[in-house]
Formats: sequence, C-alpha cells, structure tokens
Amino acid sequence: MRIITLHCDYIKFKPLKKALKSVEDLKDMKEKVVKDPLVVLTAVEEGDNDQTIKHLIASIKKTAGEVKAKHIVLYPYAHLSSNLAKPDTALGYLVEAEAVLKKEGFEVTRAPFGYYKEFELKCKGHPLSELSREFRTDEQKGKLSSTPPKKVAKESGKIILDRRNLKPNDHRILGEDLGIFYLSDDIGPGLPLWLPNGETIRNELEQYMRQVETRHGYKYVTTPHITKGHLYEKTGHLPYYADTMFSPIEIEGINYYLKPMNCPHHHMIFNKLVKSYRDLPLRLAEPGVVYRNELSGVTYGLMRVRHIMQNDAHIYITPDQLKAEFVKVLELFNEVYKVMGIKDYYFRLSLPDFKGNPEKYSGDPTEWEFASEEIRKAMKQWGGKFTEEKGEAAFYGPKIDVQVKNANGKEETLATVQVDIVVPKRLNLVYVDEKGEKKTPIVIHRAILGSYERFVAFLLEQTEGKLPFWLSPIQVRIVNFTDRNVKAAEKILAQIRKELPSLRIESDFRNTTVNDKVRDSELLKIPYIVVIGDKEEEKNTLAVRERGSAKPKFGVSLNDFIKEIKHKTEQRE
RNA sequence: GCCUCUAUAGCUCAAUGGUAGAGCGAUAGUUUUGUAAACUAUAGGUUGAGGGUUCAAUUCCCUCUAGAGGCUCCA
Repeated sequence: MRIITLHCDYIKFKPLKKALKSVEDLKDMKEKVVKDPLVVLTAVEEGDNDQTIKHLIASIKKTAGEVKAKHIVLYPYAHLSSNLAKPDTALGYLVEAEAVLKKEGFEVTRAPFGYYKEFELKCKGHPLSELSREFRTDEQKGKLSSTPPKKVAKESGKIILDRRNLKPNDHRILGEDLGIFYLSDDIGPGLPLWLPNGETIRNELEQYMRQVETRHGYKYVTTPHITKGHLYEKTGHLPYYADTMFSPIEIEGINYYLKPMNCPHHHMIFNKLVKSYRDLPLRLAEPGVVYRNELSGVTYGLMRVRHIMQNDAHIYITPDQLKAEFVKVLELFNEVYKVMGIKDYYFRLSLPDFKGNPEKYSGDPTEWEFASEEIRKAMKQWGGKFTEEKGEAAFYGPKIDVQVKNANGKEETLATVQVDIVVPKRLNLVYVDEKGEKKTPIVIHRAILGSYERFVAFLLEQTEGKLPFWLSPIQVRIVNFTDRNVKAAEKILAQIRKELPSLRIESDFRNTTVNDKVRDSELLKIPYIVVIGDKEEEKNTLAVRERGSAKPKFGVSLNDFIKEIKHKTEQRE
C-alpha cells in the first residue's frame, strides 16, 4: 500500500462519474467540504493484508497526532501504484480502516471509491504537511528482492564461446583453454568466476603490487562493499554515476549501495588519519572491489565486467606536492610495466572541454587550469610520450589514461591516474597548513594495473598465454619417461618441493608417450617440462625443456635447475 | 540497453520436417615409449530454455536467456 498524507486548510471534492462499472450507485453526489483535515491519498496494492491496514492506521494516528488533526479524509487515489489490488479488496480495506479510525475517536470522511471526482485542497505547507509512506508485507518485500524484472529460464543453458569470430590470442579463448576464468549462466553477465589458475595469476599480481606499493610509501586499507547512499549524495557521484550504480539494498529503512568506487571510503579514512600538512602526502591503497552496472551489451570476458577489483590508491597532497607526486606515480608505471613486460601502450592526457561540454565538469575553472598545467609539467619532467585529448576528463578533474589494444585491435583503457579537485571540497576534507590555516587537499586517484580483471585479460592477450615464469599458474611439470621411472621422478619432485616450497610444480605420470605429455604441457604454456628417464636415473640429472624450445637440455643437475628457478622467482622473470 | 548474428556430446564442427554423426578429449584394456598427438574398445545428447504451427520440430515461427560483432559507455 502506498499513501500520501496532506495536512490541509480544507479539501473540497465532488463525485462526477463512475470509473468502475462494478461499484454501487451513490445516493449523495453533492460536493463535500472538510476543514483542517488530514487527507490520506491511498492506493491498496496486490498482496496487502490485515498487517498492512494495521500499519496504515498506526501511521495515520501518528501523523494526525503530530499535526493535531482531528478529521481524517480517506481518499482513494489509484494513481499511486501500478500494482493495484482488486477493487472489492481495496474497498473492503478502506471501509475497515474507516471503522477503526472512528473507534479511535477521529472524525472520518471516506471519499467515494471507483468514481472520477473533481477536488480542490489547500495544503498547509509546514514540514509535516506532506508525507508519503509505503507499507509492505514481508511477502511483498521478499518478492521485491527476489523477483527479477525479467523471467529467468528455469534451467540455465551453458555459455558457448563462438570461437569463429575470435583471434587465437583472445583472452576468452585462452581463459577457457588455460582454466583462467569461467562465465556461468547461473551467476550473471559480467560476473566471471576466477578458476584456480586465474586466481593464482591475480593473486601473484596483487602480492607484487602490495610489495612495490608498500616500498613506495603506500598504506594498505580495506573497506566494505556496501555503503549508505547519502555518502554518494555528499560526494556528488550520484548524478554522474546513477546509471552505473546498482539499485540500492534497503536495510532497516536505509538505502545501501554496492560501491561503484573506493574513493569516498578512502576519504573517510583520510578524515580519521590526517590533521596537519605534516601528515601529507597520505597514500592509501586497496585491491578494492567495486560494482558497476555495465550495460549487458558491453560486458565481455574479463575485459569488461560488473564486479571489478581495482588496483586502487588515493594520494592526498597539498597543491605544492601535485607535480612531484604525479611524477612518482608515472615512475611507478615504468617500474611495474617493465616487470610485466608490457610495451604496447600509450599515455593519453585527458582534459576537460569547457567550450564544448562545460556542464560535464564541476568546480572552479582556474583550479582545473592549475591541475591540467601541473600534470602537463609532470609529464614533461617524466619524459615519456603522450597524447592530449579534450573532453575525456572525469567530472572531478583531468586525468591520464593508459591506452592499449585488445586482441581485436579495439582500444581499451588499461589504467588511469586522475587528479581530483572537486570531491575533497564537497566532503570537507581538510588539513592545517604551515600557517595554521585550514586547507583542502588535492587527491590523486590512481590504478597502475587498472582492474585485476582487465589487466589479466590484457596480459593473456599480449603474451598469447605465455605468461612470465613468476605469473604462470603451473610453473614446472615433471614427467616420467616410462613407468620404470615413476619412483625416481617422485623422489626428484619431493626434493624440488622441499627446496622451493612455494613453487607451483606438478607431475604428469600418465601411461602415454613422452611426446604426448610434452604436447599437453606445451598447450598449457607451462614454462618448464622436466623429464626423468633411464638416462637421468643413471646419471642423476634432469632433462629440462623450456617452453617453446625445439630441444630439451639433457644432463642438467638438480642444483643448477633449482638455482635457475630461484633466480627467476626472485627477479620476477 | 539498442541494431545484426549465433547457440547440436567436455572441446572443435557435421547433418536432417520422420530414431542426431565425426575428430579430439574422457573411461577401460593393450603398449613402455627420448621431447608437440601410440593402438583397440566403450561411454557420452530431452539439439540453450519456454511456447506455437504440424500426424511429426533439433530443423519453421514467437518469446526469453546467454554469447559474438557494432553503437554508446568505461577500468
């Protein structure tokens, strides 16, 4: 049931004509006037029951008491709902409500049900004079949350990759063949499941970033996935982001949203941690999970998803620190991308287009100019190549985007560094400067890897699945030559595991040819295949095949092999 | 989300308005192999879901779901 209560000076209404054939004829078609009423516009909905009426009466009593109204006008108003109860049911409940309210000592007028009526009222206009309420039974609440707007097939089909249109290095093909991720019809579009091999890669990347970022002075934090809606109203994100945010979840009468970005959370942490300019720069980092309602037509593989784990960080600085800190971020890009072996990318300086589309950007244009200029200077000091693009800035500031191409040659933004000159002010973020004055910090939002989803997708496509040793889900496979050699191979496996406990090594002792086992390992892009045969048993050595090489190295000593692996792990090769 | 296309075995693909096939993979047996595919046999399917037309639908039509390309948007 939905209602609107209006505390009025008066209401006049007059039935004109039946709206429903089934209602009884009215004896009295005269105009009625009620003075100082509490008018309750009501719409009885499908599924309303006695519980709903109890809520209705309690709510009317409360409001009437607060505004000191003695006369209640129950006015059927079907337009409040698109899911109305049947007329008989609705009328029955209204009559019941009328009777109960009369018993409670109110004067009650019930406007005729099922008639077109002319009406005129004058609302008093004080804060409590206009209220709307919605009463839902538990059952209706359940329906709201569990009934999707579209019918879902009873049994979900499987998801089929149409490989004919895909390049062999497309991450969706590699993702399936190498066991990286899986899209289940039962989970939903844009919501990939990371399989063990994929999670291994993602976690290696995360651990690496934690290590590097900690060395660069970042502090790691963790923030919740759902948050009260009013935070996004305060930050001003809501109007810009409403389309990409999922519908709110109601908890104890308050709307909570799945967070579409981590910034506001980090800003709250800033508030807790920062008092003085001496506390700056503050660099907060988080592998933060955000949820964005990407249109179903644009999600694909791991590139474009609705559950996004960002390699996120926010750097809080004074205006003086902007350029230097920006250069540091650019240097961090160099360091990380070198380790990843990424070469095919370019930086794009995304600036506002104040002439073409000024309403897209909020805040003070001179601050925009300052921020844009500082970034440009930072880019020049850093010395790398970049292009400039007007109209690509975020609503809160200019930014740098790292642009790459996917397997199809389509451009994607891999990572980003954004300067925020708007939101800190809105959220009243302050620090005290050298002169004891309160100042607003500037925030650099940055994601070096962008999101883990897209980064892994991109890495797979760039490397054709031949990931560097340290990122390979399976790093070494040990293969027996014949059944005779299983024991010796197991012994060597145990020795390697003892020396290198975190090495991802596994065995393939199937009863098939060496050629067959080598082929399978090569198809899985495993960096090292170690074969143990009679010769190896005799000489106590290994036959080591590096991924993709034409011939194995025979006679490698276990020690040398372990040394090589250790070196590669430490150097992240 | 919109426009176009697609959905057949775990994977890659055939076929048909009248009982659905192959290769690879899987399983079992044989084989004991020197660096990208040993041999034989067996199992595996309500042809994405729901509805319609028809004596009969996997095939024709509609709806839905998912995927692909494009648009738009984005990390």
